[in-house]
Parts: sequence; structure tokens; C-alpha cells
Amino acid sequence: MVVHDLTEEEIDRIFKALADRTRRDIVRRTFSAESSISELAQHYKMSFPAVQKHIAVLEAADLVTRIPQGRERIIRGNPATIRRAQELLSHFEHIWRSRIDRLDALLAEDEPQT
Amino acid sequence: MVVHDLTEEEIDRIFKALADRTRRDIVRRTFSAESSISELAQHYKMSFPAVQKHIAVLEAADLVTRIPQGRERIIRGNPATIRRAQELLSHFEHIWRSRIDRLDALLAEDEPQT
DNA sequence: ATAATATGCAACCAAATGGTTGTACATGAC
DNA sequence: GTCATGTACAACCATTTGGTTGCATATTAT
Repeated sequence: MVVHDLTEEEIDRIFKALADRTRRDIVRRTFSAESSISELAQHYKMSFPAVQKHIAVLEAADLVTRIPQGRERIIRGNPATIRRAQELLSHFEHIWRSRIDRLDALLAEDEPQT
Repeated sequence: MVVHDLTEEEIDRIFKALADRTRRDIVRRTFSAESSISELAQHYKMSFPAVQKHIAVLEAADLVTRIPQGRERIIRGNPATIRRAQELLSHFEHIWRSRIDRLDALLAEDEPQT
């Protein structure tokens, strides 16, 4: 059931992409509704090319897909990649839990019966 | 039940911290067993201060804690922060799901009965 | 006391990041 | 055809990032 067939480089790209407030906001918007780049750009104080660059970062991380539609590029969020990221984080939790289990086992060894 | 009382700056720090291979590896190791900085540093080709800096980044994101113990600093992973990050990601999924629900509702409206 | 170990921290450097402006091109509207 | 809109992309700039070396300090071991 472990699916994270991602390279370390891909993981880098996903977390780097999510490590920016504007990009997280773009992800939120594109998850809630598809929008063109200029529609998205209206919501931020920065220039249009700046927003374009953020979208390029998100696309490189496969968090978002750019779909040509006439002269527009429709941006759609990709929930599968978010799922992958969640799996990565839950992997850390598994490690933690197995550590706790090992510590519990050690304690049980020290006190055969109380 | 929504707990993510994190500022955007804190979220930035968490994802930026996780966006580096060495730092993810340090998190894995400190989740599986506490180690000193020099123990951790032995596993990487880079210099000791470089590893120190990575740990400082992780500590600023509250992903690990530095516990002074004699002349050593024991590094312990903090699973609560990983949990927060997971909650943030699952928030995206919720947005996605409610979007799908809205689309389904629209379709149902278009076809009152089939 | 001296030596070895573990850490802290400053100064420096190259590369990446996040922004800008300017220009070019494709598509849709009139 | 002309004009407006939407996007692409290059060049530039300041700041951040991820690494280095060198030196100082604290703690443990002999």
C-alpha cells in the first residue's frame, strides 16, 4: 500500500512549491475552481509574470496542470500530488510510532512483572 | 476540529524545512532515535556547520527540538508539527471534495430525472 | 592542568528564488 | 484588418539559501 514512488527531486519540488504563501493560495483557488492565469493574477499585488512564474513552479511539482483553451491557459489543481505529500508525512509518523513501540518493548523487558 | 492555528510564516518555515533532502533525512533519523548533532553529521558528506545549519532550520520550523545534555545537544523529532502539516494538506483535499460535490449538484440540476 | 570532544558562530561565496520591466506572439472581438 | 486580451519569455536585480573555513567556548577525559 506504500505508493510514494517519488524521487527525492520530485519531493523537493513539491515541498518547495508549497513553501510559498502565494503558491499555496493559488493551489487553494485551483482546487476550488479552475481559473485562467490572468484571473488568478488579479488576486495578487504582484505583476502578471510573477504569478506566471509561481504557476510554473506549481506545474513543475505536478501540483497543478495548465490546460490550453483558446488564448487562455486554464489552471487545474491536481489532488493526487497532494495525496502523495500526505503519504510522505504519514511515513514520518509511522517511523515515530515504531520507535515508541520499541521503547515500550524495552520498558516491558526491564519490568517482567510489576 | 480544525486546529491549524499556524501563521502563514510558520507554514512557510515547515514546508521550506521539508523541502531539502538532507533535512528530511535528519527528521527521519530523529524520529526513529534521538541523536547528538555530531552523530547526525557523520551520515552526510557536508561539513559539521552545514549540518548544524540544517538543524537550526528544522528547529525554527519546530520540527525538531535541541535538548542540551552535557556538552552535547540531543535532537529529538517533533511529531506534532508533522501532524499540523498533514492537516494543512488534508485541507486542500477538503476544498477539492467540496468542489466535486458542487459539480455533482450542478449535474443533478441539469438532469432532474434520467 | 591539559587535551580531546561537541557545539556555536561569524564571514564569506555561488547558486537559487522571487520579484521587476520590456518585448513578442497568438487568439478573440469589432 | 485592427485592436484588445492572454500568454510567453528574456534580462535584470535584491535577497535567501546552502555550502565553506576559521576561530571561540564549554564540557568531559586523562
